[in-house]
Amino acid sequence: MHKGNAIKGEYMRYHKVPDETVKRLPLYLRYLQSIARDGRNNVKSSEFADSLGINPPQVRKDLSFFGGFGTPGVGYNVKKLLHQLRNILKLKKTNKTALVGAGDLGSVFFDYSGFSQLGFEIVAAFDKDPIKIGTVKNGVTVEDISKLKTLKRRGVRLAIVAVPAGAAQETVDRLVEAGVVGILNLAPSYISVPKKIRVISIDIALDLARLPYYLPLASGK
Amino acid sequence: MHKGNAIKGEYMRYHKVPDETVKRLPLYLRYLQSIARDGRNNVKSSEFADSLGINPPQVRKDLSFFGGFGTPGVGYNVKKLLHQLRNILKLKKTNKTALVGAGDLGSVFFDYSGFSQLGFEIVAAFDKDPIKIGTVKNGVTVEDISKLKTLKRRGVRLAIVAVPAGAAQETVDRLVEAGVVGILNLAPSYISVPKKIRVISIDIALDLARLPYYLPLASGK
DNA sequence: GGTTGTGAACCACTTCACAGCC
DNA sequence: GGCTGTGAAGTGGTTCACAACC
Repeated sequence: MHKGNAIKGEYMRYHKVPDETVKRLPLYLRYLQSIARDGRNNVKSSEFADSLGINPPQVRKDLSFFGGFGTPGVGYNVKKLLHQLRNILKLKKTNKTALVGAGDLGSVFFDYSGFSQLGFEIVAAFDKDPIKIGTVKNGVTVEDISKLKTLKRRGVRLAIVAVPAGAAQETVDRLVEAGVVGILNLAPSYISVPKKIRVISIDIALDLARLPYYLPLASGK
Repeated sequence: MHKGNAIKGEYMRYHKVPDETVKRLPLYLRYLQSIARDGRNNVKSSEFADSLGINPPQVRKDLSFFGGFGTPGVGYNVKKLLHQLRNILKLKKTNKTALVGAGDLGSVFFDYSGFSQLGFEIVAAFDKDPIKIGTVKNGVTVEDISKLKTLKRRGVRLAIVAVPAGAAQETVDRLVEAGVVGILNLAPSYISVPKKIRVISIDIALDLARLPYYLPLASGK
């Protein structure tokens, strides 16, 4: 029991799954979707590896955390693995997602094929700017931020935060209060949340900022 | 010699600096900028830690890779550390950056304060859509993608790629040919480049996709 | 007393090598 | 023969504990 073996849905989870493995699963899923569209039925770890820049044993180990999905000497069945990955990642049914902040950056996500392909749908949007409130984008009406509290009733448990840095912590606090349990934060600020809540932050400027470090010194000039 | 000790600019680099440390340096820099605006002169590792969600020894170890910037019993001098970090990260002079893909996502970056605060400036933009070519955003004229090759002459060595997934590899190949050595890739695709070139990829849908994995199963209903 | 800087211990993840299976 | 699954070895990064210093 304390070893962590357990049946979860249709797959087994042995011990603890490394976070890094979880990061790669969506990558595998997307690759499978693309080769499924090409009509492929079977795939081996070395193909994942070549296409995604990962080592073959890494792919096999990642998948084996959830049970043996492959066939020795053959590879993995594309349809079956797709099904399993969507199951593991809880992407089987559409994940209703709220968007907070309908500015330049936030608006990108109203109609973002990367999201819909993986089963996410923006079903609500909020902003505090009166000019934006009431406008409709891709079928979603921008609401006043005070309406956040309706999210629980509407069954929305995920949110994307695209507000200015100064408003991020407050926004997240309100989302948590509204029953949101998973947050994708695009604001450049550290967010503190209760243990039960999961925050994934993307900080574009921060990633850009470490690029020069690796570069050779500018030549001549 | 083989131990890697070397004088680099004004700071020393002992052995190899972990990639994870380099990722945190811009975080430290941004925090320093914010407390410098508040007029603070001194800061200790535990303050970084509290504000950024990092352990104090981690902060000290990160900084110590580049030499002793602090004073035992006192902390770090804000101005001096700011200077050192900007130096280490090669952010002393403005980094001229090209933007490829002037669609919804790319356009966000024409006037992105997160970039300018850290010393980046978008000085050129490219797209293949004839309708966008010739338009001016924030003082930058969108050029045809065939003009990429002028970047070397213009002294641009960094680029942000915000094109559709299918066009990403080709775009990057052309950028490399044009002398760009550091790339921030926002397209959801694996990019292969020569060893000398540095690519940092941000894949927003991929990050969103692992959020449901961590969530408790939906209650009731 | 307070805080830095750092070797050493610890931990997590990756890679390897090969047994097992088709 | 070919490819998966996995214990074991290797690697990289974090945390600890404390000596050194102000």
